[in-house]
Amino acid sequence: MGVALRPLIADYKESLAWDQLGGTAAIDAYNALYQFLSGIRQPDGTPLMDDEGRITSHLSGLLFRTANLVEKNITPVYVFDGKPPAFKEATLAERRVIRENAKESWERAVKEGDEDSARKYAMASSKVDAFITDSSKELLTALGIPWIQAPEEGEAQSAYMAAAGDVTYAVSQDYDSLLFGTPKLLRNLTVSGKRRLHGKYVPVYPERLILAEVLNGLEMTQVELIASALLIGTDYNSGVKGVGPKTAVKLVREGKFAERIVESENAADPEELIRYFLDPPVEKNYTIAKKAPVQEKVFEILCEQHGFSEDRVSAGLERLGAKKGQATLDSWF
DNA sequence: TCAAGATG
DNA sequence: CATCTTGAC
Repeated sequence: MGVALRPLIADYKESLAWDQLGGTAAIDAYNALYQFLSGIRQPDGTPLMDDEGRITSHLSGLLFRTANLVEKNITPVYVFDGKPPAFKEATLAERRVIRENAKESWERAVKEGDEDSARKYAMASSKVDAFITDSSKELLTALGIPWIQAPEEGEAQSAYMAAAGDVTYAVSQDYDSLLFGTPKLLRNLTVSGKRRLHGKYVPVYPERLILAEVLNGLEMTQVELIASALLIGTDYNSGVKGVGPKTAVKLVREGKFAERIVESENAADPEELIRYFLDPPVEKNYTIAKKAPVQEKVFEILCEQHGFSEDRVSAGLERLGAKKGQATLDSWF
């Protein structure tokens, strides 16, 4: 989600240059992996695959994006989702339906030779499944990049770590971590700096949101921001019909939250949802330590198992700070 | 030097 | 999404 919240915080977005962003960044792994899976595809929508038909789009994306971040003095920590809270079920079910329909539409578009539609539907059929997350964790470990398993929502975990001062930012295209109280949120942390929008390429810059500025600007407390989001609709509730960002803020200011939120379809009591945003389950015992890449392991995973070219992998490793000439695949033979 | 296109 | 090659300027 996050889209619903967008108009509320639009005024507080700040475009930044890469050299202003150094620090440690808790990256929403689900969000990043979904981007790789949906974006790294051939024109007809087929994802990158090894010769056994296993998807490798996410591994390519992880290697190169991570290399870029490290080069720009940003230490990434990937945060993986755990078990979703029960009240997210309706949203997850809805996503499943959209995904399955998209898969059918993709197959139809391929048959009809409509490449543009094929790619669009292929993107929407992307699924971050156990293979995707397991293989990502394995690669990150080999790359020496820290990752953390959240007990429930990754966004909640990132927000906790940012609030605790253990990371500088939470990174996600979604805005949820603001509801979970992350002090700083980064978006658009891609390197290409360009994104396709209605067929044209438009420049994109890293974007920073500071929660305190949002709250000051809206003259709201954290609870009031959460209340506004609940009126608009979140992953955990449907929102109130006819209530958008403007009305939501107005209602909250007028003290009409409790009165109106009953019109929203909630799987949980609104008070319970507010408590969840304020104090979600998080892992508090973690260490964030970037290590040197284990080069042999990286080559084993990417080149031997998944058919990546050795040149590309070496280039990526070098940018990750691996020493050249140190045990590479060649030295094994 | 840079954008388009092919490739992973 | 990201890189590498190519070709126009």
